[in-house]
Amino acid sequence: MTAQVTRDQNADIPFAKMGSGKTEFVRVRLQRSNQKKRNQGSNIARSMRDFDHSLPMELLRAREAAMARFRPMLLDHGLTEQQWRVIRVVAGHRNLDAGRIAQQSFLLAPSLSRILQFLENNNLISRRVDNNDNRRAVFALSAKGRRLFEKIAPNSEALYAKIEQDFGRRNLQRLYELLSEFIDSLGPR
Amino acid sequence: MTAQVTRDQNADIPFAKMGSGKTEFVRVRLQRSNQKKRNQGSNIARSMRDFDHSLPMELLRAREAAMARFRPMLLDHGLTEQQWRVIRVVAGHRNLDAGRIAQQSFLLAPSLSRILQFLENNNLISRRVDNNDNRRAVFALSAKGRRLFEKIAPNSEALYAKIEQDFGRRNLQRLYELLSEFIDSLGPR
DNA sequence: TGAATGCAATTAACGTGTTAAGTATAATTG
DNA sequence: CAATTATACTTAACACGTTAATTGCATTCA
Repeated sequence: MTAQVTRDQNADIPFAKMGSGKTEFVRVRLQRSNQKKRNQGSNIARSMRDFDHSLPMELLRAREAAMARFRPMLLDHGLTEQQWRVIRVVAGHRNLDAGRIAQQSFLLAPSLSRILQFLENNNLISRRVDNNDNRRAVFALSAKGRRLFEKIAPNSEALYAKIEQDFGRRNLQRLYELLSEFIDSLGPR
Repeated sequence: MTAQVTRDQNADIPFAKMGSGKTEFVRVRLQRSNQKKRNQGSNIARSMRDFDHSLPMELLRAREAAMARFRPMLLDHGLTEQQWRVIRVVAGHRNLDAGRIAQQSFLLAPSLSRILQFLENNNLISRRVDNNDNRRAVFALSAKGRRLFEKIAPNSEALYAKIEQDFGRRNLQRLYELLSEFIDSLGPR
């Protein structure tokens, strides 16, 4: 099993790298204190920046802050974040076809297709053709896949508990609600 | 200029596709009403799902909901989201080196490297070597780049205003605050 | 001052994101 | 029931995400 590795550190120093030995690219974090300082440029540029350094960017940064805690652990088990999402979905249901897996893992079909092939090649899931519809394949965790899932799951829970602890249960709750409202407000279309 | 296109639609139907004519892959949206229903599987699976369908996932979905409004417009101008992030940053400052651009656009060095090459090849930015440090390159918008920026910026603002209108100014404010707190709580490490 | 170390950026390799096109099966309909 | 249309993927192509390795310049310090 040779899942690609993913990032596992954040820091304020861009492009940090050791001279000869190990490389460690780090995701750059913009210090809040610096955000007020960059105020040259056109008026248009200034007003835009206030947005672009805001919504999609902040959502990205928040997501990244969270994922940075999970990636190293997943990497230890040879999985990417997306592969893990798929395993979790397949672990939780029986006879899911690819369409439903895509929905629940929030992956697009082509990505999912590749991931299912990877998982199948590594004997983590099994694939069989649906009885009623030959277009569909349905998937299930293999014994190996289930063992992996059960090894990873507690670590995942622990990391989540830590996040809840660091950010606060109430804050987390409120964040969920707002995100949910946001998604609904902007809507399917 | 031939930026890759990006997604521009959401829908509840997975893998929607027309028989012969145009394809339209759509990002699947999980209906809230269905989220309660999938409750088979192991205990571990159940408790996990409550998370994984939560934090990083919801952040991803929220970001996607927002970006879905911007991508089509950017695509009309031949830019990806990331290319636009870089253009905005370069538009707003003078003599930025790649390191600072990476910070402000929240891109990793390798991605930025490719993007800067793309923008340079399309004459949207200029590159010159830093006077004091030959390792650094500093970038600026070309005339063409500035024209593009000034054409896109108002559209971007308009879309943002629409988001604010749909979600509510107060909600948006609160979401920013929470995201910011969240990022700080989880911290650089 | 020359060797070692550090830094800025690029390249490499591979997985994922994204749209378009292709393939096979199912459903519709004329 | 044959032809059309729709569905469920799969493949293709290209950009980005991610880590590691490489290159070239700058700095340190022996």
